[in-house]
Amino acid sequence: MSDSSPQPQSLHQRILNDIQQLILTGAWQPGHKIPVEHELMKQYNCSRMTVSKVLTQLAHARMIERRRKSGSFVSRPHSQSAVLTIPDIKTEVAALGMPYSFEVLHKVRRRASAEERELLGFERAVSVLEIECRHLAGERPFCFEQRLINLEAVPEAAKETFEETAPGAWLLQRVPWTLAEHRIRATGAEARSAKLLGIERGAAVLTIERTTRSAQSTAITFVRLIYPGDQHELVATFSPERVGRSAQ
Amino acid sequence: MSDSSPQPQSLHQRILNDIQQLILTGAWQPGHKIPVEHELMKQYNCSRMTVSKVLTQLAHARMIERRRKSGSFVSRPHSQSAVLTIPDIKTEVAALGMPYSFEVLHKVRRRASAEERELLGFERAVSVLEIECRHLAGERPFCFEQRLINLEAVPEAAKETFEETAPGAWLLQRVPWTLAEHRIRATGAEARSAKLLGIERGAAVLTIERTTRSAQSTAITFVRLIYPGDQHELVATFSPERVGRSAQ
DNA sequence: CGATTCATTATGCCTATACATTAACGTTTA
DNA sequence: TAAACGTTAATGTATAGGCATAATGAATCG
Repeated sequence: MSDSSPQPQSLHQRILNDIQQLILTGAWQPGHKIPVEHELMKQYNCSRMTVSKVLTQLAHARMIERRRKSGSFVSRPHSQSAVLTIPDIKTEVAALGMPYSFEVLHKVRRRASAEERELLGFERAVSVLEIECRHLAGERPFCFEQRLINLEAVPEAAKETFEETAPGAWLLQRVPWTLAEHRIRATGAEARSAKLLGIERGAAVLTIERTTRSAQSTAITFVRLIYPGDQHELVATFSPERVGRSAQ
Repeated sequence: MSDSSPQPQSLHQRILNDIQQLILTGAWQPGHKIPVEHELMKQYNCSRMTVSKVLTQLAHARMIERRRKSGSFVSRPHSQSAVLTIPDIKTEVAALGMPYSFEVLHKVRRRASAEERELLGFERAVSVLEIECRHLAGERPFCFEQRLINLEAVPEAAKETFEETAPGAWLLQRVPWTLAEHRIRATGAEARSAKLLGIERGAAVLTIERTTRSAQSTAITFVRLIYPGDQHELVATFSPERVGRSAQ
């Protein structure tokens, strides 16, 4: 699992890895001054552009800070951060080695209520599609999904039955590049979700709420995913975001 | 709040933003072929290095894929992903505008049990420091922290009282650059945490477990943070990670 | 007719150079 | 002594070109 790339790839990568290593291992503590470009140039016997590119990348990744005339310095880590991937539910179930299925419980087209407009970040009236789904891993309820789709943004959704493809996956195909905001909470299950998930009322559930916007910041969809608490686990990895991604 | 940078900054940024926009808005769908470097060169009346740099950055951010001879293509989004920042608890409380405090409830040095060695990813016997803390926002319990520190990795921890600085912050100062793995769950509070958080047994709590490793992948610490479920909310942002960060 | 070779094309990576911008520092001047 | 000024070391941005590599298609040869 540990970086077992045989050829040390490009000069770029080598310099970048070297410096990154020094920082990650703590050999260069926060505040440490990184050799100036001309020194690195001599050290690696390369041109300035090359080292500059490397340092720029590191700066983008916020591992170093660059100050004109003074030089570059190892920056102080901002706080604990992680890259959290919330996969498609189908993928998630598949990863457990269980057969996946889902059912649409409810589907209505209507005007958004005041509260819903708030969630979607709208002032005006909008027409939305409300969908409720249940996702199953084998026979077992895996997740309860409550979704609102902004029909102004995705009018085709009105005609879709969502029998083949679940709303989430369908939307991802249709509007591939989106910005999203997530809120993750633990709550006690209220009556409806408890029943649908086959758990007791008040049992702990993990709730993930996501508002998805297109780049122009029009809200596309709002979704609330409710997972039985003790069954499900969100896994996130990494603190310092990887800069050079060599082997996938 | 929306990007109100007056001068369109560098040529770099402009090209990058242009292309990014086209992808994010969906004008260029996944699979779309991006103009070859020579075309972009002509289009922006600049040198090849400049466009190459831009495309390289986009490739790093995984928004495009580059194939020799074939050209560059808009890549398919992998799945929903987000950048989740789990801040320092002190910062978190401060953000709520509440006075922060914490207390050390328990602190023992001992050998790690088999189960704990598992958590830390150790085969051999190791000596650990076990600490339990309670974090408060005002008078209200905010978070219950259970922590193990690997004393082989951070021997100084044995002498530390953790009265000034909470263990999390203390460690971050000491071993600044780390990799971490997070697991997030919703569970019912068991007796001890319920009592300490002033909630009922079985009430929903948000549990975040984190194993922190240094770059050489030696485990530094394992921590379990338990938050009262309905009070606390984890917020995560962004799907496509931002490439160009202009205004800090 | 099929296999090999070869040129073309487009990316990947690097060098060398240039000028712009900034900020720290030292020197001069009021 | 302090403000004003110039110098210079560092980064920031860009140009122009080079060789390497991989895929594709066309030309050539057995």
